[in-house]
Amino acid sequence: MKELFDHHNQSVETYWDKLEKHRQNPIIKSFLEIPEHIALLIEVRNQPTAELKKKLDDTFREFYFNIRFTTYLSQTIYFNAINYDKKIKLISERYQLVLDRPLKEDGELTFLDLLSSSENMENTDIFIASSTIGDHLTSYEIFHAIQSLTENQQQVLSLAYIYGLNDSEIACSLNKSQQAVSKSHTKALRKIREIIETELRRKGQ
DNA sequence: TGACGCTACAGTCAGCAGTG
DNA sequence: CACTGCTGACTGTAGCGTCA
Repeated sequence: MKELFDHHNQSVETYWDKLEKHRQNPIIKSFLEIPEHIALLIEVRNQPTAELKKKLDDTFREFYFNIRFTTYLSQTIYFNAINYDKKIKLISERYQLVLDRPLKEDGELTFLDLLSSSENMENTDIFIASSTIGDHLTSYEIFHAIQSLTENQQQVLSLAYIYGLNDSEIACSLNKSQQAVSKSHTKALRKIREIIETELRRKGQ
């Protein structure tokens, strides 16, 4: 961005030609899709003071950070999903589910027995819910952020991202309203984002 | 130790947007 | 048009610190 303003004496045509070249860059392109950014850019071109240049650079830095952060988050979620899938495949291949095998070595109760009666479905729910979202993360930053959430928020995230339940299904299983689940979900994600942003800024210093 | 204020969390209600 | 999901506004509650 800075090199666009290094030559104050260039003609307007040259300037726009140069800008056109940079506009092919996807990041610059998306940056310039926002009217405020265009206005700021023109302002700097017309009045290239150090203060305005700094303002433009700061705006661009913030914009670039947000893009990188969004990319980082989506990639982390994507790779975690792949790793989780690999892990599940590995486990399912290694420990195949045999419904009529005893749950404990010395016991006679089988998984099939748990499934066979409706009153035992509660036990099955507990069995399934014992797996939390923290068990499926390979990113320390996200794990750390999730540890700071309330139990309820962790539970909502686990049900949403591990078991793929929607808000209504989570609400039903936690005996809460759908809106309450949605709220907890949104709040949990916002909190994770804030914690990771703070952590990244701290590391960046 | 009780009253008070602040903060965070969790809940409901109402309304909006997207979809089939 | 009904259904689903999300969100803003508002309210209640619990926990914590401060102060008389």
